[in-house]
Amino acid sequence: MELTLYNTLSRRKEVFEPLDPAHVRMYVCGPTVYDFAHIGNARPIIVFDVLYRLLKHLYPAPAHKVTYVRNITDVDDKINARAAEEGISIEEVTERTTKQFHDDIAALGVLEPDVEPRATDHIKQMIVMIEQLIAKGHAYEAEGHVLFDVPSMPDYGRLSNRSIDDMLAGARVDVAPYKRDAMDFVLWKPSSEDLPGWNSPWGRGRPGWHIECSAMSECYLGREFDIHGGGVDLVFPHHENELAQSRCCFGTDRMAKYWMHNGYLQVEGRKMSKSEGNFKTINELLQEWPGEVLRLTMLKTHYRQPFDWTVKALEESQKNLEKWYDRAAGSNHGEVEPGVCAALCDDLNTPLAFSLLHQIDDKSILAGTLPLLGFSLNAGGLKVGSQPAKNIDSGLIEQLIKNRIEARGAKNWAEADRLRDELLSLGVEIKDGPEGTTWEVAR
RNA sequence: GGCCACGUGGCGGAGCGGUUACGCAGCGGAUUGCAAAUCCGUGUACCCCAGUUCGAUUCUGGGCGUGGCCUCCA
Repeated sequence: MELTLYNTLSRRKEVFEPLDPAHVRMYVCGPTVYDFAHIGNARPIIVFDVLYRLLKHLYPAPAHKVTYVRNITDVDDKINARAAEEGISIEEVTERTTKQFHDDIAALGVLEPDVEPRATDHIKQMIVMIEQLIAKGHAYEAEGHVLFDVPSMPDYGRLSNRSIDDMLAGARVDVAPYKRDAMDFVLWKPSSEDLPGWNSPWGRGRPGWHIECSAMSECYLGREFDIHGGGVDLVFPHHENELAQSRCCFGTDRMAKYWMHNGYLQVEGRKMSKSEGNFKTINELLQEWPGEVLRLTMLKTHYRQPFDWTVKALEESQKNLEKWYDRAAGSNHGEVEPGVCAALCDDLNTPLAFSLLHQIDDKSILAGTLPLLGFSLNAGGLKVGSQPAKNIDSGLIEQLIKNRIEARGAKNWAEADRLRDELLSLGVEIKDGPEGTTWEVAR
């Protein structure tokens, strides 16, 4: 089946043709580990997880190999600030946040990438790259900094589709005096004693933001690879600069063949921000909702489309999932529904894929297709076990249900209804199905 | 100011130059001691104005509106 992907570089959909069909390579920008990941951070994680699953499906082992690299940025001034603020070490901040991140996204049904490199483990590779950029005349040292010389790259700005003139016209930031050109950006900067630093030809310092991805992608995927992904906000400056560094350093015409960017999301109609009070972390949402519900909500809108994160959407997702899980329960995994695969192959059209899921009559095909989208049935689905316990005593619940069944058997409707109300007051909703009474946490 | 994306039924959200998207809600019915759940049925929408066309929600131009980026924010 032919895979089509929207390429930011060409601003159109293109047929995906891997540089090496035997080895498909993808790099996605991961988190800067200084705070809980929020749902905006979760979007690329989930979107590219779907792409990873799809690529593995389309390029199956052993004839093919798919390598997915997603980095951890563990050197950053925000991390330094957080550590100082809390009076703890930088390592403590990054270790704690990384672990939290892993726990959170695992609950979203996200597969681990093949490689998850950390910036601090690749300082040496970054220094080598910077040296080469200087040697090739694409970078220069100034006052302890090393800067990328933007005018030295004729087609700088191609990815983000902007000319240097445009960028200067819109510049809102003071230009550091040591820059030769206002557009030049930092590859290396000096560190004071209280900041993390590494020895380099330019003194003790730390890397700029962009160089880590250039160094790590080359390290694990090579100088040119297939897909580079992230949020739209990364198109400029981050990806533009990564691309500039890598191409100028290696003398290549491209860094990645396909550049993919997911859209932004809003929360209840407003931009998500701490000051708006609508800042939602993954962790927080997981206290209230099963991870699969968050995942489905995220994928109900096409990844390039902006969308609004609402409680209503979460409720709808939960209903959809309950339906699918109930329908597929107990069935063995069949084939993947071709229509769903085709929808995903059309630039990851997940909304269309889900609409097709509703049409599947065959239980085993449904059970076989759900995992392609990252929904597994063997975890017990959305049943009570997967819900965070809200101080619910399941023993007591079972007993009350038992009592109610007895009352109903005796046609004592008053008592049966009283027990139902009592359960509801405990936050439990019951459903009388053909195979007996089940219960779930009420919302 | 520059660049970009988007504007579809009550809500969410695909898609296509002419045929039912789909889901949620609602409504009607079945079932049920009642309720929930479940099952069946039910919905002719596409921001505005021009243009192209036999025909546009779908293409082109303009307008209006919303959101994003313009140096470290996914």
